[in-house]
Amino acid sequence: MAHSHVVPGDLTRNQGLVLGALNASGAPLSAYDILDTLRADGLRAPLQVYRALDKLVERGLAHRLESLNAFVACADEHCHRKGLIAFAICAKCGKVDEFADAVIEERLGAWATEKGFKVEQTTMEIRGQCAACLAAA
Amino acid sequence: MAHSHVVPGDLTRNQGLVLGALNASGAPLSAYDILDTLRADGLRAPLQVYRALDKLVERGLAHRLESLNAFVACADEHCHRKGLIAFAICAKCGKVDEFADAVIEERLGAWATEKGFKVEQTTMEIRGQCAACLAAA
DNA sequence: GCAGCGGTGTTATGCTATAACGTATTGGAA
DNA sequence: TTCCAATACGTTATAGCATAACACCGCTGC
Repeated sequence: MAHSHVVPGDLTRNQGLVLGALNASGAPLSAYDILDTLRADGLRAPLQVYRALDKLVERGLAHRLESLNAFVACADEHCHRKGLIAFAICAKCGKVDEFADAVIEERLGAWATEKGFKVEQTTMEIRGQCAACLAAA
Repeated sequence: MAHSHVVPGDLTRNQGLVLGALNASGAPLSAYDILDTLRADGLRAPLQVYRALDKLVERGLAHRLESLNAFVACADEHCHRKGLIAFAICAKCGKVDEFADAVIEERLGAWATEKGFKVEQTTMEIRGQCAACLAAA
């Protein structure tokens, strides 16, 4: 196995740098965190980071965590992930666990159909403590 | 029927004002929106609003919408609402529909149990278009 | 009284995100 | 090949969201 984080070859320089920073971090990073880690690579302004993040999120290579105003790399190497994704965020160690649940997705779909609501995007984030941190405490 | 929005009597002045502003608005308001509507009542600083919001959210009288950085009054008059609450937010008109789903809650609980994750808070927000706006388009 | 607590008011500051402008690079289509 | 359009880039300035730190007030309970 080559490398645990393979970055698609068709990314621009800035997009590659930002995705690299996210992959290198085990936990979510704010845009400004990313900027700080990439100053050595020549990035200077928030907008450079935000623009790269926009594209990465658009392509599903990264996710935005609304409850943290931060970003993580997609956990799925080749982004096979379809549909609704949920995130469990540990308040202690910051680790994020990404998962999908077909039943939840179906329930939301049913609600939307019943109400005539056209879903464009779904955010699902759980805050709490992960097993490791609970064990350590 | 007396009034569609009854405010608990044990709120402080600022808390009452803020909750009143939220109730008066059909849509979510940012803390700064609230501040602007309450300048006539003597409020001057963001912190006055944020402190009131903290208490209101703590008591379940208001909710924070993470994906909007904004707040809404709780839709349930007497806050009987238990457990997980989901929000459907119309991107066109801004209206928010608040609902609960026991099945989803149970699925999340099952996931958490399986992973040994201790849930402290859950955020669930759907963005899209409501039936009324779809019909109007 | 007065100590403790929660709420308040104020100033200053920090973090998150985008507007507006111009330049550079890239990839077709004529 | 040359031109055009689309996309990315770089920079400065500014807007929008949130909290730190400190002082004061008013109440309750001892």
